[in-house]
Amino acid sequence: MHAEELKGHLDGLILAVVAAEPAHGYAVIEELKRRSGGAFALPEGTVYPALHRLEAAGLLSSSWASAGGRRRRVYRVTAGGRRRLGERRREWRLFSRAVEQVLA
Amino acid sequence: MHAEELKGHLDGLILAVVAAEPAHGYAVIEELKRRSGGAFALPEGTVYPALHRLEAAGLLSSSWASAGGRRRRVYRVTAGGRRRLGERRREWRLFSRAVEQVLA
DNA sequence: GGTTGACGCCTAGCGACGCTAGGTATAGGC
DNA sequence: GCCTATACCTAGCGTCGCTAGGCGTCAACC
Repeated sequence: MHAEELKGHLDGLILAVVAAEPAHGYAVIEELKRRSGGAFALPEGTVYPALHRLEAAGLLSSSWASAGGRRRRVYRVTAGGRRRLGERRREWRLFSRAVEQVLA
Repeated sequence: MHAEELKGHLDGLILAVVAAEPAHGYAVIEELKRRSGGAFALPEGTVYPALHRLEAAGLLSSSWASAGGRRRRVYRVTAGGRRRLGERRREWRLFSRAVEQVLA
């Protein structure tokens, strides 16, 4: 999996994971790995800044929680985030169809 | 179509077009537009540097031709380019499947 | 008691690359 | 004469995933 392939698609992937269920950063990483069958084993340096970007853009909101003495920042999708996720899914379908038509 | 989405995928797309038939830069742009049903309407500033990158990497070779007083640089895929195209197609399948599993 | 590993967070700086915006030049139509 | 399509080029910008480092908690093992 080349790193460049992911560019521009990560936001949608994260929104999809958090939309399914509110999650903290580490859990997002694990869930991306799980859902993708191991294809997306993303380093923290990729996911944390992405989460911050999404929150700064108003697509996610976060709050601190505590679990077993460990602090976690739990993210939820906002209404705007849900809208954006819909757009992203549509865009993905258009993009992937276009790629397949060219690659075929 | 967000620009970032294309990153990391363009090389494969160009290799696919040129592998089907040797082509000059402008024709590659037109063919990408045609095959993708208009989804990939890429500016020259995107495609020309990509062609140069691919040639520098030994995946394409080029030669000058003339048609109606206009000079054209015609590109062909090398053996390495054809191998790389095969890898790219495989990678695309893995990547798109993974994205769909997460996005679902 | 020390070490290792999983958990859990953060960020400065790098590298890659698509795009903008500008340039050059020829051919044909109005 | 001017515009459009064809045909090429590139300096510089912005974005973003990643590297590489940092901080801290907890459980398990020796």
